Amino acid sequence: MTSNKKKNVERRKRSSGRVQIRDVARLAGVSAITVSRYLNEPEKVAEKTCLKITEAIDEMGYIPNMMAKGLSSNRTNVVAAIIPTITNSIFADHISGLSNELEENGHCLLISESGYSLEREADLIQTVLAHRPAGIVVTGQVHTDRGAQLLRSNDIPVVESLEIGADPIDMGVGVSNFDASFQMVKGLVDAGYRKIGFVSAPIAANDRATRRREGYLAAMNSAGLEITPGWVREAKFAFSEGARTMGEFIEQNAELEVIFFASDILSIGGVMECRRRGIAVPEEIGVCGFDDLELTAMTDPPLTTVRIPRYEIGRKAAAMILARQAGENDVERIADLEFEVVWRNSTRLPSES
Amino acid sequence: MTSNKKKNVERRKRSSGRVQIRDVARLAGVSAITVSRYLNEPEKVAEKTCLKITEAIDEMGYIPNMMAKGLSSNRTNVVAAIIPTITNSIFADHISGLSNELEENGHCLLISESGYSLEREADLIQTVLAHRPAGIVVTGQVHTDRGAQLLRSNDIPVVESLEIGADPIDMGVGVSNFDASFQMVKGLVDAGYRKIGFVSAPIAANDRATRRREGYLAAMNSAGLEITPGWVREAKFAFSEGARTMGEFIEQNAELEVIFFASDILSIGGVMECRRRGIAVPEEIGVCGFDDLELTAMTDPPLTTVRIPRYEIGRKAAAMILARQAGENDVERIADLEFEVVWRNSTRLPSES
DNA sequence: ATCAGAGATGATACCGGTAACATTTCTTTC
DNA sequence: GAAAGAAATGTTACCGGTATCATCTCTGAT
Repeated sequence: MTSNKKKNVERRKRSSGRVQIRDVARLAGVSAITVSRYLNEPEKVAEKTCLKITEAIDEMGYIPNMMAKGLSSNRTNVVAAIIPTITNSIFADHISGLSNELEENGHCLLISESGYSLEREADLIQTVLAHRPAGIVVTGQVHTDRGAQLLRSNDIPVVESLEIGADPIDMGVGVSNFDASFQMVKGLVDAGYRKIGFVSAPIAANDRATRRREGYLAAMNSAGLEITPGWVREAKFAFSEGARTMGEFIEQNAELEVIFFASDILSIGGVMECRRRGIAVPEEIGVCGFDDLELTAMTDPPLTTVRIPRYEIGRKAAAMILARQAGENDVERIADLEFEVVWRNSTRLPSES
Repeated sequence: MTSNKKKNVERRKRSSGRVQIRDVARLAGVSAITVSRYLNEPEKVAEKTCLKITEAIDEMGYIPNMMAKGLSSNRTNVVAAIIPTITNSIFADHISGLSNELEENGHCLLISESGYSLEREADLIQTVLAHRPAGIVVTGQVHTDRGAQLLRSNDIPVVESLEIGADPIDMGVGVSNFDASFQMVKGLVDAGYRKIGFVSAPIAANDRATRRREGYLAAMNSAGLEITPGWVREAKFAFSEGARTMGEFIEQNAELEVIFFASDILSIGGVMECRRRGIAVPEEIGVCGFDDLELTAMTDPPLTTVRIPRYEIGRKAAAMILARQAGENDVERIADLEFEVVWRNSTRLPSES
C-alpha cells in the first residue's frame, strides 16, 4: 500500500532545471558538441544541421549558461570597470562608451564604484578578479601597491583610462591632463590674464586632478608668473562647492583676474555664484572650467573649458580589451587622444597671433 | 641528440594555471571541501583548521573562481540592471544606490543600457540571463511581450524600479510619477496659475514620462482647466532641448503663465533660456521641473521641482533582491517611496491654506 | 569502558558547457 | 572505383568549485 509510492522518490537532482545544451541537442538529433559549435563557430556546421538546431533552440527557449561556458573554455565575455563614482557625468559618459562598445561585441560590463578610495579600489579589483573577466578598466594610473600587484599578476588585459602617463601597467587610453591644463593656462596668459586662480577637486588619490594642478603650476612658471598663497584651492565635487569657493575668492578680495576651475562641476557653480552676486563675467572676473559638460554651453555667459573625449575614451578602452582577447598581438598599448580648449565668453579670448 | 628533448613535450593542460582551491587545500593539509567550507560557512570549520587555511590562502594569493562556484552551487553574486542610459543623472544616482547596497553585501553589478528601446531591453534581458544573475533590475513597468516573458519565466527575482504601478512582474520600487506630477500641478493651481504648459521627455517607451503627463492632464482636468493645443510638448533629454522648447513657447506667444518641465534636464535649460532672453522668472513666466537635480538649487532663481529618492530606490531594489536570495519569504513586493514637491523661487508659492 | 550524538572532515559525483582528439561522411582526383 | 583529403560530427575527459552522503573524532553520560 504505502510501498509503491516509494518508487517516485528519486534522488533530488542538482540540476538547475533549465534547458541545457544537451536537451537542445537531443531535440535536434545531434550531439551536444555540435550545438556548441553551431553557437560558437556556425561556419563549421552543415546548413541543414544549423536549421534543425535553430528550430530546437527556439522551441525550447534555450539560453546558454555563461558560467559553464566560461569555466570550460577559460574565457568570458565580461569586462569589469572600476571608477570613483558613476554619479559624476565624466565617468558616466566614459562608462557609456565602454558599455556601448562592449554590447556591440556581445560583451557585458561589470561596474564598481571605489568612491575615490584606492584601498577600496584594490578590494574591488580582487572581488572582480574572481569573475575572471576578459579585461579590467581602472581609472587613472595611481593605485595601491596591492591593487597594482593584483592587476599585474593575473595575466588579464588591463586598461588605465582617462589619464595617460608614461608607463601603464598594461594599456592606457586618455589624455594628458597636464598638457590640457597647461594649454588652458597658456591661453589665459595669451589673453592677457596674469593673476590666475586655480581650483580643483581634492588631489588625494586622484591623479587626473593632480596632473591638472601640475599643468597649471608649470604654465604659470613658464610664463614667469608668481602664485600668491591662497590662489590654489581644492573643493569637493559639487556645484555648490564651486559656488562656495568662488564666494570665498570674492569675499577675501583676492584680486584675481580669472579663476580656472579644473572641473566643470565647479566652474558652473562658480559662474552661477557670480551671477547671484551680480558680478559681471568676464568683465569683472573671468571663469573657466574643464571637461566641457553640456551645461557649460548654456550658462550665461557660456563657459570657456577643455573638451575631453570621455565617451571615446570608453569606447577605445573597450576596443583595446576586445582586440587583445581576440588574440591580436600588435594592439597599441597607449592611446593618447586629443583634447581641445574651447573658448567661450566667460573669459577674454587669447590673441590669435 | 634530438630525441631527449621530446620528454618535455607534455600534453597541454586545459587548466587556467591559476591557484585553485585544491592547491590551497594541499598546502593547508586538508581537503578541498574543507577549504570551500571555510570560505562559505567558516563556523563549521575548527578554529585550528581555519588558521592553517587562512595562511595557505594568503601565501598562495588564492582568488576563488566565481564561475565554478556559480555552476556547482547554482547561485551567483551578480545582479543585473538594465537602464535606458547611464548618462542621465537620474539613472546614475539610481545605479549608485544599487551598486553600493550590492557591494556592501559582496555582490556585483552588471549594467546594460537600452537607449530607451524596449526591443533592445528584451535583447539585453536575454543576454543577461545567460549569466544566471541573482536578480534583475529593470526600469519601469513597460516592456515588450518577449521581455516580460523572459523576466517572468526564469524564476529569477525581478525588480521594476522608479515607477510604481499596480501589478509588477515580481517586485517594484519607486514612486507614482502620476501622483507626483499631479501634486506639482495641483500646487501650481493653488498658487494661482491657470495657464500651465507641460513639456516632457518623449513618451514612447517611457512609462515614467507617460505617467507624468497623465498626472498633469488629470490635475488640470480636476481643477476644471482647459488645455489649449500646443501647451503640451515633448523634448529630447538635453539641456539645450529644454532651452529650445522654452524659446518656442516664448516666440509663439503662447501666453502661458508657467511651464512645467517634467524633467530637470529640461527645466534647467528652460530657466537659462529665459535669462538669456531677459525674461524675468517668475515675474513674467514661472518655470518648474521634476527630479530635483543638484543644479536646480543653484540656478537663478532656484527651481521649483519634485524630489524623487533615486538613490534610495536603487538601494531598496538591491535590498529586495538580496532578501529574496537569502530565502526570506515575506519580502515585500512593492515599495512605494515618498516624493516631495520642493517649492523654490522659480514659481509663485501655493497658498498655505 | 561503552555508546550516542554532535562536530569536524573527507570521497565522490556532478554542475553545463568545451578542448582535444577520434571517427564518419562527403568530395575530389586520377 | 579507390585513395586521399576535407568537411561534418561524435566521444570522452575535464574546467574548479560544491551537494550529498559517509566517515572519523571527540565529548559526556551511563
